[in-house]
Amino acid sequence: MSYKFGKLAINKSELCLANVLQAGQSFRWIWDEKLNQYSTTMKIGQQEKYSVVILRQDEENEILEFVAVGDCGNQDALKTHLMKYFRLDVSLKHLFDNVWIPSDKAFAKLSPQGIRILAQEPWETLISFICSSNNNISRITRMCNSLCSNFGNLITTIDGVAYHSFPTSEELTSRATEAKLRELGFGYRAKYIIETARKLVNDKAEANITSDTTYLQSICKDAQYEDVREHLMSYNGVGPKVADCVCLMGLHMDGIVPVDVHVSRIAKRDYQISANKNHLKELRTKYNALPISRKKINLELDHIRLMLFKKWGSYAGWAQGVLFSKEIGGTSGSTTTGTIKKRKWDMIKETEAIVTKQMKLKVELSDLHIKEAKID
DNA sequence: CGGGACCCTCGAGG
DNA sequence: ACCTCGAGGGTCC
Repeated sequence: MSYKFGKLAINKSELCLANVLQAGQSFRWIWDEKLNQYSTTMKIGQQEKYSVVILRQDEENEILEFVAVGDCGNQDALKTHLMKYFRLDVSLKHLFDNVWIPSDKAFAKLSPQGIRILAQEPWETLISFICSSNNNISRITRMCNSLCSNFGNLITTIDGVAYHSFPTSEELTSRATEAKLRELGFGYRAKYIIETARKLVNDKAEANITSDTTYLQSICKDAQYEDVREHLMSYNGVGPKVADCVCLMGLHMDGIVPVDVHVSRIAKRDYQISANKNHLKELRTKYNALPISRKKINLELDHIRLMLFKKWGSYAGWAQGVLFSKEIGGTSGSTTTGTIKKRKWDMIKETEAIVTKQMKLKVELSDLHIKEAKID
């Protein structure tokens, strides 16, 4: 079967599918080695129904090709959707040249390699990163796909591969149980997933909102980052790290750096960031003044997050993705045969050789930027 | 406030 | 070829 692909001109240095779709941000893209293309199911635009989307990158001509299977009509809608999903309003070149290189020498010897932060569906992001705790990428990938095949809806089957939707909170609540999830190998996260799904169903009902996406987006409205994180942390299995991942990749809070053990280590080693008593005291005061969280925010890690924001600016989360992707790489993504594919590091080198063309995109200065509390 | 326990897989090292 | 052991993008108690 052949499809009519839409096309989008985009430099490889601005977007490299291999570096973005298999780097541990998104866990549900399937890579077809033979056809050299990626596929997954996603909601397009404001629609609630899922479609199968196929992507491939013409590396020679630096063109992204895309198609939604079964969606003969509106290719423009998919194009618009992908522009948002890949955040093509943001120019990596601009960030490198005008923001990061001037403020951080580590960026001077790097060049844009098509690594960027995605704008993912927030509910799926929430569940995916609940699965990520104390876990490795290949297992997270399996778990995400398991949720879809066991509790999502069958969308269609292509070349023997069944594509399912990511289950909504209602679908998880009605179709899954903790015991069933444990059987499927979710371990202690089984409880977190069920309880989070249940709470979201209740929260939505209270807010009179039916869509998971819309609800999670709505918590950002008129809210500071701290409030959003606090709200996210009210779900079981969501601590500061997972909440920050949702903020960055699901709610486009570009300045948020999720601080994990790797980032913490590198921040100390390469940036000599460490919290002294005074820092900790001020942070304690700050959080004591906010509505009480039943969970603890690790003040030392929070200090690192703030210092990295200070260093890298309103796209600090992106800077972290660019800088650390090599350190925390590993394996991700599925293939059509179901085996895990090693990430192609040689692809990065290849990208490096490509001459960066001038981008006409400018950095979006959206009003959704987070207003971070400053440490004086 | 801090350290242990927590599910399960994989791969390095014996 | 087996086995064992610890880490793997944290969170809860």
